[in-house]
Amino acid sequence: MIDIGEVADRSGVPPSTLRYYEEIGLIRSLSRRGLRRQFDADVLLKLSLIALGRAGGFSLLEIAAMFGQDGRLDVPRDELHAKADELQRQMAKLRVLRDTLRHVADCKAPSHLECPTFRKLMKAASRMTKPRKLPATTAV
Amino acid sequence: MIDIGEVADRSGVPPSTLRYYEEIGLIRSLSRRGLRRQFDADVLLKLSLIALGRAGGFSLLEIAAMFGQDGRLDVPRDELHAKADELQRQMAKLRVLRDTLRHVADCKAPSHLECPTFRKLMKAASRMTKPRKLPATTAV
DNA sequence: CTACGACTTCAAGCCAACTTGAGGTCAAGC
DNA sequence: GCTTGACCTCAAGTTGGCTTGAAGTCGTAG
Repeated sequence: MIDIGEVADRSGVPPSTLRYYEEIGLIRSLSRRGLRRQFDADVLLKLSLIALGRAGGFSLLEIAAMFGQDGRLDVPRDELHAKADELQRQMAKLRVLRDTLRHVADCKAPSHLECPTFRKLMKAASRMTKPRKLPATTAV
Repeated sequence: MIDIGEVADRSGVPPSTLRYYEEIGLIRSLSRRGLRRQFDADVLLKLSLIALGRAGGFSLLEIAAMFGQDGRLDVPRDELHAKADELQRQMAKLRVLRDTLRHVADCKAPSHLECPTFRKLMKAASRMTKPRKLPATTAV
């Protein structure tokens, strides 16, 4: 059982945010000492996961959905795998952006538009960011 | 030179967003046909980069900073490398989250808190998400 | 026993990133 | 030459994720 203040110190998440997270049902305090919320120690793990999820571009709602409604990480396997795959795609995007930045930093072509490496990266980028329209091959 | 409508179709970015991006100086239209904005074809590349940057958690301001004020991708090398490194860290976080989700989906331990793999992942997670406080070893 | 500081509630405020709506303009097809 | 539909402007609204402020409540140190 740890006091909200200590949770804030140990996790780096401000008390206001902890209260907010509790308000939206993302975490739960188990009791009070005086007025102060007391949290189970594993809230720290949860906050780490939340931070990772946020970093991965998931909304608090999506993250909440990863924890079952009872607070444990128990969701159908395939949903978890779907999330994991989404992360995989996300990582691929970041990789392309990272490579592009590195390339731009190092390539000395007068205009990047003339550099084949750059164009290749951009082609990859547009493949990943463009909304996939159906090819209509089998459509009506 | 392509019409805003075609840009929207080809990029998947709605006209309202294109106007917004122009308003904040992220992209530029070069002329009008009647009232309609006409864009240079390379705006499509730029939009791909913007989408990647957004996916990487950069704000529009940060992305704007990656393009020089004149629109080309020309920023000091070290800034670009710094961004690239940030992306690298970001990717590491996503990797941990991905591995955690996959693990949780597959591990059959009664409680994840008892599983050493899970605990190891969580330790990695907290290392990455915790605010690095100075160890004060060499401090005042 | 009193003062202090860190917590409490609740409502309101704020920022980014867009979207929506009202009212208007234009060019191309019929 | 008129209608139509996709664009235009500008202001206001929306959502997500918090933060801030006012006014109040504790428990511990002095």
